[in-house]
Amino acid sequence: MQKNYEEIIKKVGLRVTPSRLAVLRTLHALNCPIDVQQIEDHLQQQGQTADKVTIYRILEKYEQLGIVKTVFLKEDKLRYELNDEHHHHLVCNNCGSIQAIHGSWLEAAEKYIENQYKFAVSEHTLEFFGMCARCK
Amino acid sequence: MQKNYEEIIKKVGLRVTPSRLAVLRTLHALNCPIDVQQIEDHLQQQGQTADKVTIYRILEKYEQLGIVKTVFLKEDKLRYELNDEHHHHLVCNNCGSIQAIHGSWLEAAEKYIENQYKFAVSEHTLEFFGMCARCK
DNA sequence: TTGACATATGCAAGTAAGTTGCATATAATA
DNA sequence: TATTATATGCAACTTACTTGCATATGTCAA
Repeated sequence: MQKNYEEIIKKVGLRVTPSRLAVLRTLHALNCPIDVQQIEDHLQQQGQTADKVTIYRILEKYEQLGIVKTVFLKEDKLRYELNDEHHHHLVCNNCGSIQAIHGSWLEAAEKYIENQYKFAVSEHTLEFFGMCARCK
Repeated sequence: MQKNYEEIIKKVGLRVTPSRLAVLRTLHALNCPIDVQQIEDHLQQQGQTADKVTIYRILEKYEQLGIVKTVFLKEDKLRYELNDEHHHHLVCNNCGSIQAIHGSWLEAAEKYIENQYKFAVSEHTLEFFGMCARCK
């Protein structure tokens, strides 16, 4: 994803506001699926406060417009990350670390699904859970 | 999974109660990821009422003991299904239908992850979203 | 540069899934 | 059948997320 956040926001037809810029910057800086609380905290550290409601609304727009992706990691809340290159995560059940991995293991699967079931796959969710190298 | 629910419950060291039996029967009868409300409704139809709290607690135990699996389908709630043979789902974004599919596309991926990242995968979540044959 | 207007934000209040504490009921066991 | 640990129901709670509405602000055209 390009680094010019103002451009990104304008391109999808949204108004450029300090909160919107700061949320994009936060997602880029932390570079990992983060929750709304983490976003709020990070904004505050950057001297850019924003109400949680505002953050939810910004994320909702960003998701609709394809800028952001939601990630569910078996918690009681969602996480958010930039919708850059397609990837998945290794989630450690012990320390909670989240590592991104790239790999397209499902292309054959999706072709099979289209043929076998006449189901047009538009997206999939795939996350791996287990024990990371450090915790082993 | 064997059909003798009483045996299943005893085997994992739980007491056999009408609610526990009915929840197992419901999961088997509906044979698809269902939410707590659906379970409560189905129990009622079967003349076996149970408080939602009880259902949550039963499902929690069942999940810990490997009898039940939780499924997240981008909703504001979880779904539950029997933890039988490993499978995934095709979720129609249009009509909401959920179809089970079998296929082990991730064995190579998990081997790769173990080698490359020294990460011991213990489970994964994988669901497909799109448009089903009927809705196309 | 400014004025008008649609859009964004904040606050307060609401919704709903899921949890907890505790008293009562019931399954297992001897 | 009596005992006891475990299961259940009720009420109250927690918390992620949403909604309504008044105010503030970004954008654009004059």
